[in-house]
Amino acid sequence: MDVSVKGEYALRAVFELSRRERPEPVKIALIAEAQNIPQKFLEMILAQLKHGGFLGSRRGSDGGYFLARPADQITVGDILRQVDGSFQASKRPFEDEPPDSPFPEMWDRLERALSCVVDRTTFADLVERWKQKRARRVLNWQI
Amino acid sequence: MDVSVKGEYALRAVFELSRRERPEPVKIALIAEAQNIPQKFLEMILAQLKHGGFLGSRRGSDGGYFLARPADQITVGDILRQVDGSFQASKRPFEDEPPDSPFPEMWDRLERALSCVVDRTTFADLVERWKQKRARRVLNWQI
DNA sequence: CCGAATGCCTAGTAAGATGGTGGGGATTGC
DNA sequence: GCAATCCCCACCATCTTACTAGGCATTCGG
Repeated sequence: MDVSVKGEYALRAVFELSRRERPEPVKIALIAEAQNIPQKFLEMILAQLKHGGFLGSRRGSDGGYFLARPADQITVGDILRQVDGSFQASKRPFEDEPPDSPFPEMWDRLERALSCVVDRTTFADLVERWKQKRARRVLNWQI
Repeated sequence: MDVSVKGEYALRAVFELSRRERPEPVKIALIAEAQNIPQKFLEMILAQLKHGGFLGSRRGSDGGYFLARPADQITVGDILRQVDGSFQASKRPFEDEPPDSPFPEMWDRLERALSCVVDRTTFADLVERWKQKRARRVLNWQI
């Protein structure tokens, strides 16, 4: 019941792309360094995110990756589902269960609770929070 | 991001014990059959739950397992944490992250959302729901 | 058109988790 | 004592995770 390292890498990578307002392609190597992710592993992850339609890319020198749509239209849930597979609490329906089992209902509630967080948090939100935190820190630092 | 089969087995086993109002020990074999769980695997799981303090047992013929405390004082979260390990969304703190990262806050919210479901659902609740469902089904069947 | 820089693709892989199984010993009730 | 049951330890096959390697394909600057 936890997000894989791969999932975290994917989130950090998309965050890194969202953070840069310029829509110029960012090289894998840069993202890997900025977010401290093994480069070859990141390559795989970005390819997956591209296939999912969340990122675009350009090859050749001066190539790189960029968001395929605005950061406020990509959610954390989108990314996690793409790289970690489903976000379901339990396979549904669980075949060998009796008809009155109280569990399916609970899995539903669990899933809705998860969804309330991950499907409502966009990368624009994350960037916003990040800017606020940074602003506060700089302020404290100046005092 | 899903509950393991072992976790589901554990929940079903504790539910089976909660469902029987009589506090007599229930044999592994019975639980295994009632909930369709491989018996030897269930043995391991029950031992784990006993070590966690959720179940008690008696050996010898007429032995078996029973709840170590009332069903309304055991939550789904207790059981899942015992057999599946932690319920954290992300290892915390994630060392190599910058200080303004917006993610830790999100993991917190995720965890609270999960907790709202699993730590507030007791096995007494599950039994209650099960009884209601069964009652409704019998009613419909009679019409 | 050349070559360097980049993304793209296919494999492979070591370590650990998952989902079990088997055999035998320790207790208990009769 | 004997049968039934829990208890414990070891083993195992398969899958997943977190990477790594190597080379091909594309793009751009000159």
